[in-house]
Amino acid sequence: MKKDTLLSISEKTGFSISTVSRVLSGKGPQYRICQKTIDYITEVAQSCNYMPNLIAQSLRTNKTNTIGLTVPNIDNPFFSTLAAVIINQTKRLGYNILLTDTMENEENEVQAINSYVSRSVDGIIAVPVGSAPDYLETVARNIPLILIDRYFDNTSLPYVCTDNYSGGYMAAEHLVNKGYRNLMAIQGVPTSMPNKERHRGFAQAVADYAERGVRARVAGDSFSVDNGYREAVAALTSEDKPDAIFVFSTTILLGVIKAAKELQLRIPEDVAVISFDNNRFLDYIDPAITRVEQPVNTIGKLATDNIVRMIEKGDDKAIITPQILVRPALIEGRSC
Amino acid sequence: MKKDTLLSISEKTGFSISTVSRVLSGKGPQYRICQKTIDYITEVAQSCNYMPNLIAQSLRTNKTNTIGLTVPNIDNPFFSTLAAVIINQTKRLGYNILLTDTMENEENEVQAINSYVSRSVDGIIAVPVGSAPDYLETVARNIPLILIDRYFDNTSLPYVCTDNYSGGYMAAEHLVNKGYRNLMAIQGVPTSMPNKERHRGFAQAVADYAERGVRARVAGDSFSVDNGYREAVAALTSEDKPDAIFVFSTTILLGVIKAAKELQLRIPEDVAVISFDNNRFLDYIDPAITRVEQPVNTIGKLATDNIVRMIEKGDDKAIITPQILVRPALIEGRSC
DNA sequence: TCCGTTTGCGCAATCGTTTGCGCTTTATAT
DNA sequence: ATATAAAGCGCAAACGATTGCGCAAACGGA
Repeated sequence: MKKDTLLSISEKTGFSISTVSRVLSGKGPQYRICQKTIDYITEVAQSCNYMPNLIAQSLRTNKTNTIGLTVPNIDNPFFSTLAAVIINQTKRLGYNILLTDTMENEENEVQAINSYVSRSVDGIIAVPVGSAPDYLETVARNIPLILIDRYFDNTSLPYVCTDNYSGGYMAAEHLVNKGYRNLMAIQGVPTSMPNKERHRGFAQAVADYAERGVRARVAGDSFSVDNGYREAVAALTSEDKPDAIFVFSTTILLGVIKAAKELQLRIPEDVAVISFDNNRFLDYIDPAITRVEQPVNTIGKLATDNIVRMIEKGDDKAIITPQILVRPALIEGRSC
Repeated sequence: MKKDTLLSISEKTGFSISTVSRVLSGKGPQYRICQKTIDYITEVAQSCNYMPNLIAQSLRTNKTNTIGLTVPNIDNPFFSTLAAVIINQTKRLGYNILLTDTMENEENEVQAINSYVSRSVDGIIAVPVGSAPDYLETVARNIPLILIDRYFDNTSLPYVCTDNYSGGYMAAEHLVNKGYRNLMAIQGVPTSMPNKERHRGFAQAVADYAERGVRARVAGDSFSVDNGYREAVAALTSEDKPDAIFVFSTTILLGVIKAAKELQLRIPEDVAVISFDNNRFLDYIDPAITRVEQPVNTIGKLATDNIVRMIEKGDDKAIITPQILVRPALIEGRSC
């Protein structure tokens, strides 16, 4: 039971490979192949369940209908949701996804993208894990590439990211409006772009409201439960206990919650908490957590739509390099 | 800046395409190509950053180093974790993953797998969403295929799944041991294999402990928050209020929690709860939820190891069709 | 000197498609 | 009737890599 090919069908029907190819790829009319022939070939092909060999097709046309996607950690709900959106959206547009988990490791990223290049993917969507855009820039010269979630500010690489600055600002502002004055932020990896922006937004808000007596401190160094726990314990047992904490991720949040429980502090009575990233579970923690939600759906949709546009534009001089920031939204729980 | 090919390198070095190919694929010594030539060609190739065109390679060798993976809903933490394990494990073994989200839709599944076949993937790992194995069986005749999470009991398709029967049994037994007698199970889709097995295990345990006065009811029909909520409200406000509830998924659990909160019932004092599937957040819900954890890592690892073994065995007569059930584990919280 | 081996490498077919070009045959115009 | 155009299809060259087979040169032994 060998697989059928254009050749086998051409033998079965008596027409040449070319004709069969044209008919089966829908170009029959375009090449003025008569309807009878078209119908006949189509029927034979269907009856033997012909499926074109996409590998051969790709080799010839240099189009794979495949998009490479790299994420730093697919096990993180934020990225798995993002991946889900992208996978579904690209499928709708006729593309398959090659997915790699780079595990926040730049070497893995380079490997993955090299493999994508070798496989002639039509485009690449990446959450970059490195700090320098050089490598990605050379790749982007040959293949449509779009960054998501993180970007480099010294390049023209296209990206779609959350406006983390606004997110940080909104969080601080919300706390201020709720009456808190002695704020604290527990951050993740300080060098990462989203972290820097959240920090910047937070600091700006604090500065803007300084006249109302708002002050703040910032601590922490990783997006982990443990980091949240350690910093929370330290701050909450210090002389100058903060009355509200802004955590930069859900993992950090969990650490803070653990700390508060251990210290017998109640949220929000003893200390308010506002988090970053959305998650269904946050509504079921007691109290439901107020958080700044990243617009995952929008990011995924914009990224895929744009990459596909870039792919299908071809070599047009008018290169599109969208650089998009999407504003996050505040979801109120009862933790402030 | 065109991409280098064997041809371009053969021109640069003056050697034939064949020689270049053999050298660059490491078969130089095997073909008795002299060391000087090998070194020279290698150096030239490196200097111009040659990367083989995997498409052409695949067409010729009929090997893509790609594995197709389908999951019903990548946004579900269980599946995203599973996918993460598989992605990382296959990468380690030299394979890339083509990922599709079938959205619990059989038509999508067929489409995805057809696309995998067209793309000549080396193997397929699938969480089947349909009820009949026929289609998958025909595919499996040509391509190594392994099922995960769900299986069909009337076929010889290889699979790696949680022993859901044991999981159901363990849950009921745990409740009994904690002293509960009037049990309730809220199930998901009754026709799905994991659901059936959990149900069967649960019922068996109840029967086994009937002499101790254990009795139980089963309700529900979908793996959704809403289903959990509805059934919990109905049962908890009924004459015969259950004293312990076994939910078949985390989503159902959330519905139950919502119901309990609304009815002002305390967990576990007023009603105990035990859930299925693990999730970091379950430790941060109040109280931490006792649950039966599916061995995601083991499943992912076994599935990839086996699919790779099947792939690399080739056409050996000794066809391997492992059918593996992995026992889940109980994680105790404070909800019982 | 002649022949058999070994060494070192190239020829050309092949994988399954796509597509520019051109070859027939039939229809239309003059 | 002849020229021209259109309709209907096939030839063969790509795409880039792999590989069975075989050729030539060098070497050794008799």
